Amino acid sequence: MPVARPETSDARVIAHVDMDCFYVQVEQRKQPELRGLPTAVVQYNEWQGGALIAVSYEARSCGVKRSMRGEEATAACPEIQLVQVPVARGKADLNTYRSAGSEVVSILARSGRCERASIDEVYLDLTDAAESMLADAPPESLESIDEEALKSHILGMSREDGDDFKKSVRDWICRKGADRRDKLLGCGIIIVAELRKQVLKETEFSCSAGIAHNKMLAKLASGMNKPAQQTVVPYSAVQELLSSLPIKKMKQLGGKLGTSLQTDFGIDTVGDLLQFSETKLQEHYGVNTGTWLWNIARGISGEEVQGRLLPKSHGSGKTFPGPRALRSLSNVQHWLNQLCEELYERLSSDLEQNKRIASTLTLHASAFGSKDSDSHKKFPSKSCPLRYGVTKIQEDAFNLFQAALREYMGPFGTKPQGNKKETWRITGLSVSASKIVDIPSGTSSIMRYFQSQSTIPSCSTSGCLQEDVAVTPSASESCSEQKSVETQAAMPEEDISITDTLPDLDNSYGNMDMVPEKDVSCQSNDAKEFLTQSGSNRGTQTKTNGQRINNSKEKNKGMPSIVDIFKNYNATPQSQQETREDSTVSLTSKRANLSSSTSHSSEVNQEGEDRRETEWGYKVGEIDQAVFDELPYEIQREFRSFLRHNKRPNAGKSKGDGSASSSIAHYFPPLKK
DNA sequence: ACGGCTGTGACT
DNA sequence: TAGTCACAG
Repeated sequence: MPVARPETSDARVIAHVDMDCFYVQVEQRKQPELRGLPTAVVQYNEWQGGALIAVSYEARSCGVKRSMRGEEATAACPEIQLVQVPVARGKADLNTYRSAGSEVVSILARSGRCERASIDEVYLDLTDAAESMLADAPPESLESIDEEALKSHILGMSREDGDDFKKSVRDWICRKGADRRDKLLGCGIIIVAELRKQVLKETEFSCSAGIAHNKMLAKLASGMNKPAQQTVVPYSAVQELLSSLPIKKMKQLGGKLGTSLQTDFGIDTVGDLLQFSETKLQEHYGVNTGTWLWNIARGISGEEVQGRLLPKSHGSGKTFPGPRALRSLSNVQHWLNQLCEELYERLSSDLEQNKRIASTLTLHASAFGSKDSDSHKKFPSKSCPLRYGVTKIQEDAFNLFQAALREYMGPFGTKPQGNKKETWRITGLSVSASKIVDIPSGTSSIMRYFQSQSTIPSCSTSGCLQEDVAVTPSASESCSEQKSVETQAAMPEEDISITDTLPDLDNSYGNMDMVPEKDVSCQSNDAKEFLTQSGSNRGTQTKTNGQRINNSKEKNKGMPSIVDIFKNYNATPQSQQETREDSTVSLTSKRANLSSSTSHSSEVNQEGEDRRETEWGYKVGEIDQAVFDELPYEIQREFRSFLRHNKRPNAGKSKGDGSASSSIAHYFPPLKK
């Protein structure tokens, strides 16, 4: 639901920049011979030539439209060039477009607060820049005004042809008696023209822009003259613009709300909204939406440009329409694995490039029931703390899926026999990572990472599923071994939940004292203890060793995650720093303190400490390679350099028990990427 | 039961 | 908070 925001009293200068048929441009830059030709980007679908997701303006003028199939497009425009979107892991891969979008953002972000609104759209708050220009070098003081700026469309200005037109634009921008708001927009025109030229120069991409006093109007304007043009909405033109604007053209009104306004109120244009009192609108749509509607009818929108250059979440999904719907757990697992691989890849680059880490993993699925089951219950979404590592994410996602599936199926979801046909069919799967926070750069984060990894109950099963554990006993077992649903259902409730996790600590990590960094850089063989997870949980073939009874009752709820630590670090870097340097207490004893000081000082914690010191204690040189591999790249790198600078005179041999456990002190695989 | 794939934001 | 829904492109 749209929500009304108060508008600031001072006039702002807001721009909305919209890339022209962006995916097409990206492909045309890659294959310049396609430039100028009618071109469309299709998502490979094998069905009727795939679906068009971007169409060049040349192709549009032949009548090709988005949401045509490739075959239709070819029929409408035989000359059309169809380019397929890249495919990776059996699904569309939009990464090239994402990074092309980032190129643009990094240019646009130079001149003011910048909000990445989507892969190809950006809002800019140019108020400061415009005010500075007005103060220091107002348009009328310039000996010449940029040609691109002179091509702007100014709403409400009569438009004659040729040079007269440019002259009138110049006159408008420079006119003496103009209202301050208009003068600011005049500066905005020049700034945006400059920015668009810069984008073109540096990326070869053209874009269109709208310039106005708020986001809503800027967005509206950017679409009015495409491609490669810019449009300005002076305050004086707002009423007329809105009076004839079809209600559904307004952002947020393209869906049900807009339809409702049409059918329930007989409203066709935004201007028609003016007839209705705020109270009337509130009665029908609630206070927030009512006020919002009342405001937009008047061109009022106080939404601020968020200073955000990076996405707030990453997702990877795929649909399995109709006959392609997934019917078996192993098939679901296969696709989840693909999606999780992609997700992890993107999380890794986010970590490398932006030093950000995500903390929540969410699984979304959609399904339709088979003919007999008419329960229209929606397939529920599930989420859990996100653990870095492809395998971990894959396991967790699959566990989430199974939990959701059980809920979806209800108590009768499982059949007594290993019947081939399940009653469910999955038509869509997606995994996403959210709650992304910055982590500090520098080497200090590594210890915290290990600390957290060693103390977080790994989310698989018990951790992430919480009460669902009771619903899906031994979910993790089935995860690795692909047991059927039936098998799991046969398991008694409330019992053994396989887990390779460590016992729970509370989430009061802010107090957690670390071994001083120097101290930790225990080059010597004897070494301090270094806690990490047992490395045996790798790969889908892994046996679930490390089993233990899991008291599902007192676990998590506020379960800590790596992110809590980083958050805390960000919040109070100073004290954390000091704490670390002053601390001389050993890691284990500190941790014991911590755990006993937590609110639920339950048996679990007590039990846990024992385990930590026995099973889960590792020396630096004995960290499992597999575990190391799953650490965030950034952490791997830090750790590498940490070890490099603390060369151990004679690295010990790896503990003999097995292949899986080689010492990373000896083995440094090449960094990926 | 299709437009696929992503992403944001509000509500409860 | 987690989960759902609406919306956009």
